[in-house]
Amino acid sequence: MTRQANITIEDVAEAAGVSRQTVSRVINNGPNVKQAVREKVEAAIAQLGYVPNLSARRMGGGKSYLILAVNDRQRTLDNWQAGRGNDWVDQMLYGGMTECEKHGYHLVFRLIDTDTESGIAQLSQVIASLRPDGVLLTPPHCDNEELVALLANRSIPCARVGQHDSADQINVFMDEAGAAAEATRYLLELGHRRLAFVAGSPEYGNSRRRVQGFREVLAKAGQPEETGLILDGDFRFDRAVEEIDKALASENRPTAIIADNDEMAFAALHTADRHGLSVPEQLSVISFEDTPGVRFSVPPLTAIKQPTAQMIARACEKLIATARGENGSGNFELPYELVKRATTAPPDD
Amino acid sequence: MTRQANITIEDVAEAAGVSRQTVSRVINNGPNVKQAVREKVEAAIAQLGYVPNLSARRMGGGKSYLILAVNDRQRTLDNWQAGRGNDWVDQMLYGGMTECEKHGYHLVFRLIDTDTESGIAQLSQVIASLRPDGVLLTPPHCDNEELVALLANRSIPCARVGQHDSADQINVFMDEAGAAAEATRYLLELGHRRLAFVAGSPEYGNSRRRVQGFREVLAKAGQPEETGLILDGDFRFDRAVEEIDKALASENRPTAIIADNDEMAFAALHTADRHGLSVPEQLSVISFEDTPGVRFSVPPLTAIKQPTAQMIARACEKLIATARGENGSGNFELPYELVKRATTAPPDD
DNA sequence: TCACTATATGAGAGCGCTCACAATTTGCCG
DNA sequence: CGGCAAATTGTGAGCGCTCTCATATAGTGA
Repeated sequence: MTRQANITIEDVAEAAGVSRQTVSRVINNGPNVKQAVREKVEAAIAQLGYVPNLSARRMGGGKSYLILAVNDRQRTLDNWQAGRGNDWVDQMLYGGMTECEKHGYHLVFRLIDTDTESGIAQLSQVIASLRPDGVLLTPPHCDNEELVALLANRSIPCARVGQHDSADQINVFMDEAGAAAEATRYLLELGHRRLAFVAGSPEYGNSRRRVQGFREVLAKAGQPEETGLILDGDFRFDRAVEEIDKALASENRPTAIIADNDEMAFAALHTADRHGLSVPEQLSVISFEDTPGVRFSVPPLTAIKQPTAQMIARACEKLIATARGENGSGNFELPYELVKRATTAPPDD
Repeated sequence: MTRQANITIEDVAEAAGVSRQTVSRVINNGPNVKQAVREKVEAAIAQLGYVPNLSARRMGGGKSYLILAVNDRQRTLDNWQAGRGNDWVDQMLYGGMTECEKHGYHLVFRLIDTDTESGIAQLSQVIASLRPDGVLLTPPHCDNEELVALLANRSIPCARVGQHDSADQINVFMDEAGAAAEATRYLLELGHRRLAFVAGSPEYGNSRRRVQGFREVLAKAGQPEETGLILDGDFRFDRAVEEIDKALASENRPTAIIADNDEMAFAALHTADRHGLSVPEQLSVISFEDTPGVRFSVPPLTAIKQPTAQMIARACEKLIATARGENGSGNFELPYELVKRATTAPPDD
């Protein structure tokens, strides 16, 4: 353990017998450095244990090596406060941190209000203070054009996770409608004819796309309107319990439920139990899962597995590429998977 | 939305008709500024939408306004990768982010290897690069004196969450032994006479303290040695399943299990199910919970509720106070709670 | 061999802030 | 009202880097 507190680029330059600027070129992998010199400098860096000071790099007009990852404030805090896990956040950090680390970047995670006015205030505050090299927007912020415009205006690269085909940006997404459609088809094939979709929130584009996928399959299969019931669960356990409760109490109760997230799927299991319905014999349940944590549920949930971590990682990768001047923009669709576990079966009746 | 990209302290100074330094005094809440001047400057700040550049502040020799929160690398990544939630991490972020935000600080979350050599390398790398104003160490890093020494050597304030009474530091903790003891006493009172404790890892001081609390209560109650079985679950679901499986298959199977974390408690429920044992009638289960997420389990788990978010928040608070020169060091014990839900009952036989 | 480019290195300035100190104003006492 | 201390403001320097641009060296063809 070296006792020296602050080793600067100057120390390295001196040790290697070159100038500041040459060391800078080496650590930035710049061109125009002779191999021999490069090695000499690298040796000095290793020997002194030199690590560039991020703030100084930023001040020098260079990059900040910071990626700002933004998530929905209320929902995230609500989840944490209520002591619910935040699987989406977990997977987000997983994908984001590991990818950033790979490139010598740091991930800073931030919560931003959905309300546009405060959202803008909070975002501009944090980017002015941190000056990140890129910002990663998740649902529902990815749908907020004002935030995107703010970043464009400050010329900070922006990646949108969960946004489809918006021009000239980094967009990473999965086929939400297709996933919902596949789940719906699977239930129809099993023989179900009374389905319910517990929707998250119309505020989320992804949620809207799933409802749409659900509806389209039923329509295409020539099912009557009442085959597909849409419940409003707001992504929340208690709200979902209420709605599912009503649905299961009705005369023509659904025999299968698709839930927009894990929590509402658990709500379905819970409510089924209270109604004395066994899963999957009397009620099938499919979830959109943020994490395979659901595999520990009893019984293990059949679910659409979302590539959350992968999407975030890809977004970070493209953001960093862009910060390097490589133009990483484009549309990147990642594959989902319908994982059949133990909560789906043909209907009983 | 202002179009101006970079508003600096100089712009504010000019707008307010004062010097750079006076503005600096105002934003740092420094003394010796006339009320009238302060207001004039504040008005200019608000009007221009000025936000200090963090990197520049750091460069000026001031603070970085960054708190580094460190967690166990392998375990965290394992959890995420396996798709398990990371309730501890969630609560950590919850407590840390909200507290930091309150004081205008940013929280940077990092994973560090437990292996001391790589741990030191990684930590010194990240502090050299980020220059945080404080570092928050969680189990098992909080027990690693070498990391603490490294930080002391660099004179970076350090808070240890889950560490008891180490001199001259910020230590935040709960009474782990006491909590385990209370859970054990509760089971004895219910009439259980064959208990098992599924331990996490001896690498974790907290885990050791709980085992100790468990043992002491049994000893004090004059129970024979075999009353208290210790299983090695390594905080992991699959490992716990294995061990509990063996225990439940034995002739004198335990009638009650205390698990060192939620995941292993779920493992207990799972395994009980496989053995055809109903909970709580034939097996009682108590968990050390990282989050009340367990309340959604079926049946809802009786658990020791840890003040994770609060401990982290307190640690951040004291770290920031120390960074301000206020000496925040000391020992801070936060209260746990035994929450009796539906997985505990008197033994059947 | 000598221009004339490419390639490699170095020097100076400046990013936006906070230090330490100097300069100025104010308050208060005899 | 002079004079000294305290309160208030301003100035210069420098943090550690990366810009831009100038200089030095190497490489090429006629």
